[in-house]
Amino acid sequence: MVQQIPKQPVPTSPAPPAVPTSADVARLAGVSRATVSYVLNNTSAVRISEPTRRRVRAAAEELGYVPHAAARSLRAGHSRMVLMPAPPVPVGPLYSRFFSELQWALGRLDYTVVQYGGVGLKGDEEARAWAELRPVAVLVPGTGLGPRGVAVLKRAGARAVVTLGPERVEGAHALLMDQRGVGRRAGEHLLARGRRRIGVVLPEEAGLDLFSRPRLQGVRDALHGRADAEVTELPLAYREESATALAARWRSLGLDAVFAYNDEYAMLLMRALQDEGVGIPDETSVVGADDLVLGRLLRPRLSTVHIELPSGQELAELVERVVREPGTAPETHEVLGARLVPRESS
Amino acid sequence: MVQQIPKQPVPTSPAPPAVPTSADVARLAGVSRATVSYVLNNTSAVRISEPTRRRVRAAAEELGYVPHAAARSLRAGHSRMVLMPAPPVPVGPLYSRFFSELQWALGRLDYTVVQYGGVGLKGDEEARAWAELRPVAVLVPGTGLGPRGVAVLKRAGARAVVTLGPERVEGAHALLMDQRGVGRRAGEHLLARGRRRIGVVLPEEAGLDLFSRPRLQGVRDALHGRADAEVTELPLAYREESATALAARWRSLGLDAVFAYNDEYAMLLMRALQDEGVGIPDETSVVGADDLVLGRLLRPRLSTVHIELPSGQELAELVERVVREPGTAPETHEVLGARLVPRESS
DNA sequence: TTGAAAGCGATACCAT
DNA sequence: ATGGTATCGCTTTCAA
Repeated sequence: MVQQIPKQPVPTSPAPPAVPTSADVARLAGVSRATVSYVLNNTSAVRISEPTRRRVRAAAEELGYVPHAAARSLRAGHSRMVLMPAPPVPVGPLYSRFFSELQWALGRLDYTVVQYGGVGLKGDEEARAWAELRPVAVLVPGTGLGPRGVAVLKRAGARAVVTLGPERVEGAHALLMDQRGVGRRAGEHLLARGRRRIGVVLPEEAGLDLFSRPRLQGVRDALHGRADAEVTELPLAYREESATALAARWRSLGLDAVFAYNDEYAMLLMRALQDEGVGIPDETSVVGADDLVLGRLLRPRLSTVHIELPSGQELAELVERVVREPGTAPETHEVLGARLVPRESS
Repeated sequence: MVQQIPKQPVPTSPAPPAVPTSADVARLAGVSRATVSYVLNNTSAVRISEPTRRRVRAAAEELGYVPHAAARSLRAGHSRMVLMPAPPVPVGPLYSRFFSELQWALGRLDYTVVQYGGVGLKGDEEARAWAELRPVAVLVPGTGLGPRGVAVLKRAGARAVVTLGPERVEGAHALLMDQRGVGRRAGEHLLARGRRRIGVVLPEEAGLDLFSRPRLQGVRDALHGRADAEVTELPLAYREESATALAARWRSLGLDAVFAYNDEYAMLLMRALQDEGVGIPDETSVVGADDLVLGRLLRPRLSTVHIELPSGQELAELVERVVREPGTAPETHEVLGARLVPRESS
């Protein structure tokens, strides 16, 4: 889609001042296009006289010449572009930091990261759109890429396809981020604390299901086989009123603990519960996730599940390795570390 | 940089299975490349028989053919790519939401947003790297793009260059986001509350100066001419210990108010102050910024400066307009609305 | 040391 | 209704 041609060519208003090409530079410098290329790329296999170099550089400077990346990669037959589709929903600070780090690390390896904002095409369509760009590697967060998509990308020359999500995809390398582990830690912890009737907050905001569902499942897993334990789903919007409403009917729910998806929802709910007079942790234990700095500020301090994402460095190295040796069998790495940080709210 | 050629060509390990081209499709379907192009693009100016269409589509399907965006745009002479350099530091939720919205809105207009992760090249170098991609529009957050950079981009065919930052840049359209306004609102408010010795929190985290400095200046502006008022700069890292340390020497600072850069720093500091026994707002008023949901949860509730970013929709429309009519004189829009939301902490 | 020319992949004009 | 072919901008043999 990127380089897509508009149905109606943009109305050429006054006079589109032509973009200078290497031919223009050659003309102005009085040399051939080949020479321009040699000089501007410092081609070592060819020796060009200093005066000529000067003339070429001067001409390029004067015209404001900038090479045309598409033409260049077309000729070269490959690029150093690492494509990373933008996640569909604005994600949290954890992911942002990871992404910045990754960008930096790949930059060091002379790759360029392009975050591509495809408006939700469906499944294979999306992969095709990415494939049009002929990236050398594709890093796909979340679900939505199937084996078919992977095949499309590989046929289009992608040497590395890496998914970052809950499950492996045939043919692709996987950085497995099992969100269930997050819920499981919370569930185990609450169980150990003697809690049996556990609420699990599910954000009503669209797009978060991708994370919240597995976390819920993790709690269920932790409680598996305990006939005396029970999980209750609690939809909650990220607004004060929503939390207040939930808190108002809290006692009727008969819960003795709640795992709140993440620290933000946990803080929201915990405050509402306190305003309602619900004792924490005596009456109800509260556990969040993500270990945000702000969670430490509540009283009682918020217990949380600390999440360890892979370092951007690691992922960058994986990409580099796979690009250099595309034969590599798809690797699967468990990269989401989840660890409970007990504080005072549970 | 994107399509840049590696110095050492990647070792062609076993046998890079060639990527299918439209010529391959043509061969398999027993037609010419022209016909393939007509069919696959549904060219209306040309009538192709249904049987032929089928054969072509089938061949394309079988080969897993995906068009090559670079070749296409090379031929076309333009693209629908809107380039947006990634901001150097992970920015907050406000910006993330704005960006998602923008992406969506531009997608609706059939543009594709590419967030480009250039590792900090300096000034004009950066603009050159962007120009290599020949984007139809460039949206530049922050500072770092000068008039020279704008010229480079325009010479490279960018029909719209829009800066999102504190000041205009010669030749570019500007969405002026004057962070000083944020500080000014806070300063005025605290002044009106009778406060005179005002602390301003400056995050120690790198890269935030871009926002924090102007906000500080805004507070200064608000106090301008008031000989009895005074501003004190308070460096603070986003860690509990840092806040605790600052709180420990709070009384020695002799301040009666603090504007804390944003709500997160405000919450951090406020909690530390409360733990230190500092009365809020009696002894010290606290004002944050960004109007985060969580700020409402503190007791006392956090006063804040609500920030109104432009809608992605608006910016998308500006881009569209300017692309269609590149002659347009650079427009400047004040887009950062700042409004004080008094709650209980001030 | 430099230049002429082929070719990367796709499109659109001009013939047929 | 199709096919041949020039062309976009750049790199890179091969010749001179």
